[in-house]
Amino acid sequence: MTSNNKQQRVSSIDVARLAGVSQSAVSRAFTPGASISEKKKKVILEAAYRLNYRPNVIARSLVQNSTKIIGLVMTRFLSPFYTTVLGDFTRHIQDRGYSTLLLNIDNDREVQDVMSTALQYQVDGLIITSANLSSPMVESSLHTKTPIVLFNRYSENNDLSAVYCDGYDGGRMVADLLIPHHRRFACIKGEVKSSTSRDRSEGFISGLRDHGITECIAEHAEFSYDSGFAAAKKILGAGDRPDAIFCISDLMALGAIDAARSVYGLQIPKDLSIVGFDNIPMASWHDYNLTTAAQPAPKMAEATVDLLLEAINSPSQDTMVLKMKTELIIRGTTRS
Amino acid sequence: MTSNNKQQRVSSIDVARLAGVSQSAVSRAFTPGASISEKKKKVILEAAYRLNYRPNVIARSLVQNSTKIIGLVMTRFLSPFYTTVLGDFTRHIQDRGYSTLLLNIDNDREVQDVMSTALQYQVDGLIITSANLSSPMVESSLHTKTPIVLFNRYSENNDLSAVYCDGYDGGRMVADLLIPHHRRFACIKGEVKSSTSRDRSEGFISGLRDHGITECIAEHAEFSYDSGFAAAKKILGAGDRPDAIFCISDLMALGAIDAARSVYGLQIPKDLSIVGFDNIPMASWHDYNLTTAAQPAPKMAEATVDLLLEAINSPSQDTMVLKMKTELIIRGTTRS
DNA sequence: TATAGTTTAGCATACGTATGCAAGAAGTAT
DNA sequence: ATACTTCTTGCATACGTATGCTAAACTATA
Repeated sequence: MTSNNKQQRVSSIDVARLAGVSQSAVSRAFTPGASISEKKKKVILEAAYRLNYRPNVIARSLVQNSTKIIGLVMTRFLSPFYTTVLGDFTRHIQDRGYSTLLLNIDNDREVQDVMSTALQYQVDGLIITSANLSSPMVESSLHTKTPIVLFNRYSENNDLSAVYCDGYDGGRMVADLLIPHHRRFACIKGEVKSSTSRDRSEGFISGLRDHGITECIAEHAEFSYDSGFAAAKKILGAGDRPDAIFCISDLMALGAIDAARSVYGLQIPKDLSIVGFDNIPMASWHDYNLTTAAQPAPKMAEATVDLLLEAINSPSQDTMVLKMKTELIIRGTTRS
Repeated sequence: MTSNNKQQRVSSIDVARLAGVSQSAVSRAFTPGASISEKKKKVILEAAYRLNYRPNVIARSLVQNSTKIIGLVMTRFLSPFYTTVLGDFTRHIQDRGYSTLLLNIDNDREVQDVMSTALQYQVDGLIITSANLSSPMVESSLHTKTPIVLFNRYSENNDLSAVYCDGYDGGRMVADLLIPHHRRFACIKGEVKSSTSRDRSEGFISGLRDHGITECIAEHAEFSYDSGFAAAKKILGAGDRPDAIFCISDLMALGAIDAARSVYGLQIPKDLSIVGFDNIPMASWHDYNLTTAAQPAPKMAEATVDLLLEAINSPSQDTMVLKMKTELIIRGTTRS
């Protein structure tokens, strides 16, 4: 009554009729390794071709109790880091014979809601990217029978599988890099409730402290160019300018560079060093040439998919947490 | 035998048993507007809650002959234009009660193959982005019962619904903008078989010709920063430099700007004007401030989804082609 | 040629849901 | 109270496939 789009679909029964065989034979003809003679198989495939028949994966899913669909919960479609990774995810998922159900949680959509959608579609597994796991409601909703792997996030008590990058250590590496040639430091952080942001900035500050530096100008910003621009403008406009700024993400760092250059006419890295985090493509653009703590994004993406498939194919397995190392890429925005 | 991940799923029958009603009653309790008393509905929903029951959308799809899934065929996960649009697509699809099956055709994957996958999953409709429709094999594979809308592409004979932007007209507008203050022109095009690229460059060249300008330096490049950089370097390195370059895409244009500035020390727009196409976020970054022909991406994305849903809900409808206007955004890389 | 062993085919059923139909319950007007 | 209408409810079936089981067909061996 609601939808009148009843297309005349062709089923295995139609093929069976045309080929003069049973429906099961058709099913077996499309099941690799199933028990069927080559001769009959050929006849069936020909009939199928004539009718333009394609097996109905939905019906198959029902009886096999497996949809071969991976749910992918995503945010930040404006962030080059995440969209690059999104490409990797889908590629690997397809390479392994699965398909991707993409769920967007930008614009204040609730993680639980899209997760519920995914579960209703009986996805075989879930990858959750950049969810804000602070709320206990979310945490609890993640404890499903369906395997889940978090990407770029981890659960506080390590009771969920996760693949992420050691932001704390990355922050420390940045501190170690900057300390020898600078005297006054600043840090542009992200939202407070983002663990990613916290780890990175806390690592940086702890690295400074290890060398007796207790003062660090701090500013909060969103994960965007504009926000980084504004934050840097504010920091540099106040008295006693820093000569090194660590930005929690590359996008912010690029904004910071432009603010320093165009608003205050500073030369980088002569007057000011800037370091980012992520290593997005734009970081290596000629006029930026940003020094940054690189996340091994391609490796992380592949590992996430592999971890998930392992969990799918051998349940009752322990949760696995993969913490990857950051690699410092020293380009032209830091003096040495 | 292959998969042993048989989870103990809870079905409507389990809920029915617990609530002491029939399975149909459970189904109706979850169907808005279905014939069921408030009292019984409440009992059922409570039982469902206790069992953590969620309707199985896959099973529903089977009987309703509609999955509420839109297949989204995508490329260029490294292009800000496409990933931004991807975010819009998924958002609108979800807003309208559908879900997104994302299919990646980067890395030489064939459109027909992923389309076949999508059709096996019985998607209610398909959005195809940036497919190379030149080959007749692809063209023919697009003529399915399942509604299809092309995005940023169109079929030569207009027999497929499509939403795209008038690149030809956009190219002409760029020519009109540049002609008054420049004397020698160049154009960095994309792949020859890309209709998007062809339309834009042909529009540009036709615009020049209308003013009696028949010469235009041409160079081919990929839709990337690096490729734009290299092409500009080549153009500017040859004798008789142009004083205006039109790049078929913003990403190329940004590369071209950096090449002009850093390799040849040119000042923009004093020595050289550069115009892009798309209006990606980076085009408005401070140090680029790129003049560009903007595609109305958000509108295009929404229109694509709406068009597709119309086609889904009232089949046997004629194909619809939406050709949108480009808007010239004049920033700082062109003199006036 | 007879027999045991191996493939192959078909029947019947299951997966989890929606829905037409008819019967029953409840309500309304006479 | 009766006849009539409107709501609810459960039964049975359908959606398209996979698969255990049994029977039939074939193959190889003696």
